[in-house]
Amino acid sequence: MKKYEEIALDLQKKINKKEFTMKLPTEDQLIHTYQVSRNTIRNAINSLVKIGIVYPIQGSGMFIRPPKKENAICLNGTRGITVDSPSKEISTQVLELKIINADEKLSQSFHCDIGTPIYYIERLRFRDNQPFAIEYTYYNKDIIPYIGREIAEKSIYRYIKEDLKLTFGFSDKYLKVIKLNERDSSLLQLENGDPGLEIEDHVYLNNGQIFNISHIRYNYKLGYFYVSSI
Amino acid sequence: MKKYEEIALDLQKKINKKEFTMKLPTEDQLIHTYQVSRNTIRNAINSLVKIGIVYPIQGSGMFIRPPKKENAICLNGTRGITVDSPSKEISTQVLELKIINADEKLSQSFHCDIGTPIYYIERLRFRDNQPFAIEYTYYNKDIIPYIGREIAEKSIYRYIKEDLKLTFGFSDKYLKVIKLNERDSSLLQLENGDPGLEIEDHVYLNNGQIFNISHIRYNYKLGYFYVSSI
DNA sequence: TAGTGGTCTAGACCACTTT
DNA sequence: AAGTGGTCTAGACCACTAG
Repeated sequence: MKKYEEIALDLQKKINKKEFTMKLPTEDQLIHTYQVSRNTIRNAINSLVKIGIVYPIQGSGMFIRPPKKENAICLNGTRGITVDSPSKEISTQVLELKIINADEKLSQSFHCDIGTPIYYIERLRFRDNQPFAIEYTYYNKDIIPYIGREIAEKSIYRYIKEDLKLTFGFSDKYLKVIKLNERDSSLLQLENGDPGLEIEDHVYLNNGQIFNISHIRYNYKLGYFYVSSI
Repeated sequence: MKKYEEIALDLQKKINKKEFTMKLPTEDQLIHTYQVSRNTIRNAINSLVKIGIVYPIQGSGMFIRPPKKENAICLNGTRGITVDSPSKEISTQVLELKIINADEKLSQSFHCDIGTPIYYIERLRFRDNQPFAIEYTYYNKDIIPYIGREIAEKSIYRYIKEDLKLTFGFSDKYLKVIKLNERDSSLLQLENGDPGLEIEDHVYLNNGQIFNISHIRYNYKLGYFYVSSI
């Protein structure tokens, strides 16, 4: 692991253990503690600023931000639901898993040729046994060569990162409120016509390839979301 | 203005004018063009990465991301609606503007004493003459000493930045889907019980002071939102 | 192998806050 | 005046991509 990553992780641990009150140590102190250059310290701190856990005040210090509200799903970052709800039990029911060929619309979205094989997956996701969200997901099979039910029932993202050793780059998320159709509302155990939040997510690898497009419709009674901005 | 800010602005202009295709020039080329150090170039590029308009591929270059969908309101950043809809006409009707004293709940949210004077403002906002969102907003009067109707009818954010010369730092946004009450739905020209997206926004200055808390309820037919993640 | 971005070091001076 | 983060320079070596 890189020096600045290790330092960032270590600082994060110490923040969680409340070893610092209010502020981080000064840059000079951290330089001395970790025996690295100032640039490396600033790089480490910067990654904490990015994820919204500290903020800088010039001339005064790096201040620790109050912890976020529980159970709010963080929309910054390209992680799945699982990591956002550590205290909740997430389970998944796979409704559909098949390989289709990209039509014109999909081929445009994926920047691929028409006919490219694409995994199409529908999953119903539960949080503490309550139906939480329904996912309609596409994966480019040229990039993710295999997804089986045994994987889709767990975490597809974990599989892609840890088993396929691919690295996520960035994502674009588009949000809107919709009225659920009959099927979705019944799956989410809601009334027909009840609202839902639909998030359309375009996820890219760190080489700029788009590998995943998903439409997720959240149960409006359970979905609570968080965005940290700078 | 700082060197890296000027370079970032210049690059952004050139991207918009399509002077670059696919990639930015290499760091070495930019060092030569702008006659600054590599660190300054990287700092400039970094600010473009942050706002999601380029992405890096190590060993290959800095690639330009495709433009975002039109009319999507960007939730990254602490800007108002106005800047997100340059081609749309935004107008505002002030429904309420008064000074109240912080009760216990408000004093906790604002980290201020009970009784601190707080501006309370209700505004109905229109986009191209369609009722677009209703805002319930609080401003700490100790930080924003004056807000009049003439300001609230325009852009309060512009006033704070340009007239008061305050600098925004960061914000926390919490999102959920609600069913609108009778008053809100009628103001937004929707049916009673129709859904809305509620965004609770906590906005901080660059010195870490929280000066604004708002609850904005968007017309579900018009609200379309965007989050760029890394 | 050459090109390009990523990490790291060492040091100078500036801007802002605190005492 | 002292402390602390922000900007900027100069240079070295590493990691990854592409021809």
